[in-house]
Amino acid sequence: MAKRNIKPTDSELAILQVIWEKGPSSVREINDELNKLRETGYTTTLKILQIMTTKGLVTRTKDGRNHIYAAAAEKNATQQQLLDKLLMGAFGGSAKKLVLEALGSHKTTLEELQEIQNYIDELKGAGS
Amino acid sequence: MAKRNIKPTDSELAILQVIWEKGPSSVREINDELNKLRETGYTTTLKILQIMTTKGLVTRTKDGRNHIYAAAAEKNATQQQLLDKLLMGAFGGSAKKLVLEALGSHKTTLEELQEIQNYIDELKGAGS
DNA sequence: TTAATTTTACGAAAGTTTTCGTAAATAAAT
DNA sequence: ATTTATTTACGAAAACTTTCGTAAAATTAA
Repeated sequence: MAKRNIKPTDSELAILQVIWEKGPSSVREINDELNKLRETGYTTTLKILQIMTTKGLVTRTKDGRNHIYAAAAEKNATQQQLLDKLLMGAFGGSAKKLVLEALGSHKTTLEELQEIQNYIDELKGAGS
Repeated sequence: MAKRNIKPTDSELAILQVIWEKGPSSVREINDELNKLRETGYTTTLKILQIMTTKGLVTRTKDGRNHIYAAAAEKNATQQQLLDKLLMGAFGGSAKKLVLEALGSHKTTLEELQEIQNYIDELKGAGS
């Protein structure tokens, strides 16, 4: 397994989110999507994608004259890494504290709360 | 309520963690603590604390020739802000997904899992 | 083919963060 | 009092991130 170090910057993460959502995409598609949230120059997006390519955060293939960019790492792996960083960096490593804070201040539906409890039930069963 | 924007950098966050753990501290104390994890120059730590002071992340008082630095914002408020950022930046705003990932890959004890469930019970009661 | 359009490549400026060297101020030690 | 050690102040370099202008390459339209 490649123990690559995934550490996207904020801009890189915004791009990754688009790719996670839309699947492999061209610069144009990604940039259009980013512009729904915040004005971003086309070459700015392109440049960041080029940097991400050299960092190994994305891969690209040619489609005509376009480059199609795909995420190099699993979405989950990236989320996990960022979560770990926050966990260690701000919550002293306690997942419980993080979870309580996350649930405490964000509107989570009853259904979702139930799903979380179900999942914890599984964990409790497996862990014993 | 002060709607201040708290956005510590990684280095600043490392310092905040020391202060949260040890309480208000001198540069020497903070720097010694940081050096347990990673070599950090004394003036580097000092400089960052000075910047944090101008940003309003910490306050300082004099104690002899020393400055004693304290966190300006509640630990919880800072954690919350960082959590929000991660939630929106990498989890598409879904607290459930974040919580499931957090619990799934981090060793959380049965007691803690139970506490989380109890807390969710409270939330379910209050929310209905 | 020629012109217009779109895309990629790339350098560099602007902004931010991190690191460190040096000097001045303060206190302690001799 | 003089020296030594510690602390603060501050500027600037180094590293990293973000933005953008311009040119070259590739494709499409006329």
